[in-house]
Amino acid sequence: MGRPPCCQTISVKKGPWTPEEDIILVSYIHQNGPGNWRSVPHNTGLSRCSKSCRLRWTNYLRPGIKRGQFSDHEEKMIIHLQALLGNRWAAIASYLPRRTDNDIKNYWNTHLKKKLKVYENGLSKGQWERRVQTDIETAKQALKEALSLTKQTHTSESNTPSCSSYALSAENIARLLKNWTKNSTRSNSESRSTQNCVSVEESSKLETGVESVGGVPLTLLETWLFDDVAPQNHQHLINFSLQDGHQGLF
DNA sequence: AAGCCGTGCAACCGCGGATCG
DNA sequence: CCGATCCGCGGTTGCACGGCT
Repeated sequence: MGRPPCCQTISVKKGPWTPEEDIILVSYIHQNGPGNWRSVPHNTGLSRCSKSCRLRWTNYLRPGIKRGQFSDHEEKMIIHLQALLGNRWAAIASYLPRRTDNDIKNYWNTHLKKKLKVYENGLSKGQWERRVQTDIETAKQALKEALSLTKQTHTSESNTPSCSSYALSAENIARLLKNWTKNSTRSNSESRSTQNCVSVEESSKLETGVESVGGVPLTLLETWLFDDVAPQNHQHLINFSLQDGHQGLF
């Protein structure tokens, strides 16, 4: 049986979001919380489909999102997690709490794929595996740091993270609008690509502790990443990741 | 100066799993 | 149990921009 398209409504708007639409969406979520996306367009009066609203929120407006350049640590974590998990971007994103799956996916497709191809051409497999091993150590360190940050954030916060999250979201959008009005003479698309970009430093300040890592029991992967004692015992995992049909990678 | 092309990224599409009545 | 609906995910597209000719 065919599933009807998600947005059958007449005159559903598509394309880039305007700051006004962002404001409407953020203030609605501020009041009602995320979820029940189906009702969002109706309740807000936005001519957007529910999926579009959810996507805009999760990939752009949600507080605590880190945008801009990926660090070396993040890059290496993505490479190794991709080798282990495949293109499961949401799972990978859960290890990089402040990055969105879309961001990671884009970064992989536009930067890392190419990088790895070049890299792979320049290395024999033995060299590659040795390099993977050292990179894994770096990734483990990055993950430890990320998780310790997460724990600190969680312990220092009250049990009502949603309030601060939404407040920060409003702050974020206010910042966006401020820049937007400042650059209002520019074209819409230009403003879209510049002012929405919150710097790493700013996003650090906006960090809200909205992560999925904290509190989640250790998976095999995490156990493996944390196991400093005998990484060689897990060589099979590395071998697995190197063999496991990652045509995109190799 | 104008056109072309490659790149990066926001957003859309369609599928599958989860949930609800 | 089953069909309908909702939500999340991954793949893909389209557009803006910058560099090059």
